[in-house]
Amino acid sequence: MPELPEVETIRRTLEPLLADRTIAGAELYLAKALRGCTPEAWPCLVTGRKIARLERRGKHLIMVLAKPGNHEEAPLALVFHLRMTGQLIHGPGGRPRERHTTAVLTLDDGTELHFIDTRKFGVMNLIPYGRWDEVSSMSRLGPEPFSPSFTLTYFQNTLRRRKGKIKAVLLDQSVVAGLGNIYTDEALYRARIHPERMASSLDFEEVRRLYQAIKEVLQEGIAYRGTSVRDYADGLGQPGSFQERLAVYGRAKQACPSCGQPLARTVVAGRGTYFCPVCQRLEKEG
DNA sequence: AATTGTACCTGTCAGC
DNA sequence: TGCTGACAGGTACAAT
Repeated sequence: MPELPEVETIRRTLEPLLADRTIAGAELYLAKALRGCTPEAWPCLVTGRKIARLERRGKHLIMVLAKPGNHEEAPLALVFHLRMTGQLIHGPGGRPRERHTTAVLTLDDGTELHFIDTRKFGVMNLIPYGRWDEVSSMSRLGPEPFSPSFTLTYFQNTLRRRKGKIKAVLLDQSVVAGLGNIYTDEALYRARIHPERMASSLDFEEVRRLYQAIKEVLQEGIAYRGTSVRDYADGLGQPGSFQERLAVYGRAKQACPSCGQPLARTVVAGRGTYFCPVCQRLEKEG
């Protein structure tokens, strides 16, 4: 489900509701979703802690947990990865739990944060703040797409020495953090690059277009509060609207917004892949 | 070392 | 209706 724009939207909607709140209670309903401590220890470790702020790294949402009254002690971080269908929804206390609820945090104002995940792939990891290497999906994370370290030169050098197809390379979180299946297809479309092109075969102009397209499509995704194709909702349970602006994802056989020819679907890197066979050619010119 | 396939889960939808 | 198979926003791990 959530790629960078969705996780960022969740972060922004939850931050004002959770920041400076103290965790009053914690219940775990799916033990396998918890990493970093035992299911028995988890409620004790998080209860009584204050949520200092929410951060994001790639597709990870990081809840920073300070211990009130003890500023010497290093904070903990509860790191969520929602994978395909995870949701984090804040609301009033005492509301009934949905069927696939992984965990519930109760706050000192009586409200609750529900971690709901139909497919049960989502995980949360309790670690000392800063020890990101202890979260397997964070240990080899590439640069944030909006950080100064994600430069055109870095991107160019990285693509040049990679073997696989460009789509597979963009989905690799060690290249750049936060792209998933939807925004990868949209960025490739905007840059007019076929998803099966070899990454190392892109010329400088193509790399430059792709670099720009990645930043633009992620920025727009955030501006439109994420893409709700099926399960995604923000921290208040509200859908995003970027699905209305998708050019290619999920639109096989529909008209290309640019040339009007039918869009195609294929499978690349094991993922459904949407593109325009006319605007995104595999061969050099035609 | 890096790339590909498969597993992890549940739900939905198209086709028969 | 109900069955079957394909597919779904992601990652980990085994096999190559």
